[in-house]
Amino acid sequence: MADERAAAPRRLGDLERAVMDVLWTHPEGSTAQEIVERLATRTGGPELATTTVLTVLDRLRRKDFVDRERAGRAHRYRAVSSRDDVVAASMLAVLKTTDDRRSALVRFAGAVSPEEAALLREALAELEE
Amino acid sequence: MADERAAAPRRLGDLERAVMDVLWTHPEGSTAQEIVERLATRTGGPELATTTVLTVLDRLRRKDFVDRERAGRAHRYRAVSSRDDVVAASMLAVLKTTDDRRSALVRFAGAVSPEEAALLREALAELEE
DNA sequence: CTCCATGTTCTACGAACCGTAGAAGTTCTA
DNA sequence: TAGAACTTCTACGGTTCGTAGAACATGGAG
Repeated sequence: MADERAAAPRRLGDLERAVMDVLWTHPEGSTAQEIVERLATRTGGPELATTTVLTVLDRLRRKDFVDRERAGRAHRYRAVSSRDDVVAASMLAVLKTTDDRRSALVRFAGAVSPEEAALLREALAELEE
Repeated sequence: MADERAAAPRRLGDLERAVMDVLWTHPEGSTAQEIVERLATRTGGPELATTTVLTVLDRLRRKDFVDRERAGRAHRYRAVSSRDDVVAASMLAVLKTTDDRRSALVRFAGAVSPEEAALLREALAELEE
């Protein structure tokens, strides 16, 4: 009944997500500079100020999406969890917002595309062994 | 490439969610007054101002979560979609944030409880016919 | 028909979150 | 050790959300 604060369901803004996308597609890690460049490349838009990206990286670190290690005078930033983990965890968090998981899962199963349904069946079958 | 604005993934705050919970457990609809009382009952806390609830209901209407009809001089508010639909749609929206659905679904399948996995298998099996 | 109670809309404010970035501080490296 | 490269601090404007008073609408009682 009490509180259940457990794990805050950390949400991502647009730029935060874009930065995570860069980090996810570069598992070896990226410096802030590299992220600035990669963001500009991928959006075709102008480069953001480096400080902007650093602010976002800092917020992502507070939210435990990112960590870093020194690399020369800079830092190398890396995603803490894979995109799949984050997506799966987020889906699970949504699922937990209802107490009738059965109906929700039935709806979900009915809502995914046939291809996705097939993928799910496969994945579930493997778990069974 | 352009925009893809399609359907904004409408998010719910805590009070908004609490109000939706009341509406979902009363499919016949509720007046603002009833919602105030039911919220107080279910939280054990003091009653909110009616205007507070009305504001929230108005925002939920703008977000297309709620509609209403006249009932005497008041309105009767009802949830537009079932909780299951909303949860399933939200899970789907999360899934769509990655382009590698396969991995995400594998993770998801591995992350749900065994009971939930069984429910999913059932639901998927029925779809197959 | 007029007034009052009930219900609704308008307006508002403060907290939190996010995109954005300059200013100021720190730290390598030449 | 000084300058360049990086990072942290601070900040501001926009949006969302919880919260609710003030003002407005409406329908029934007299």
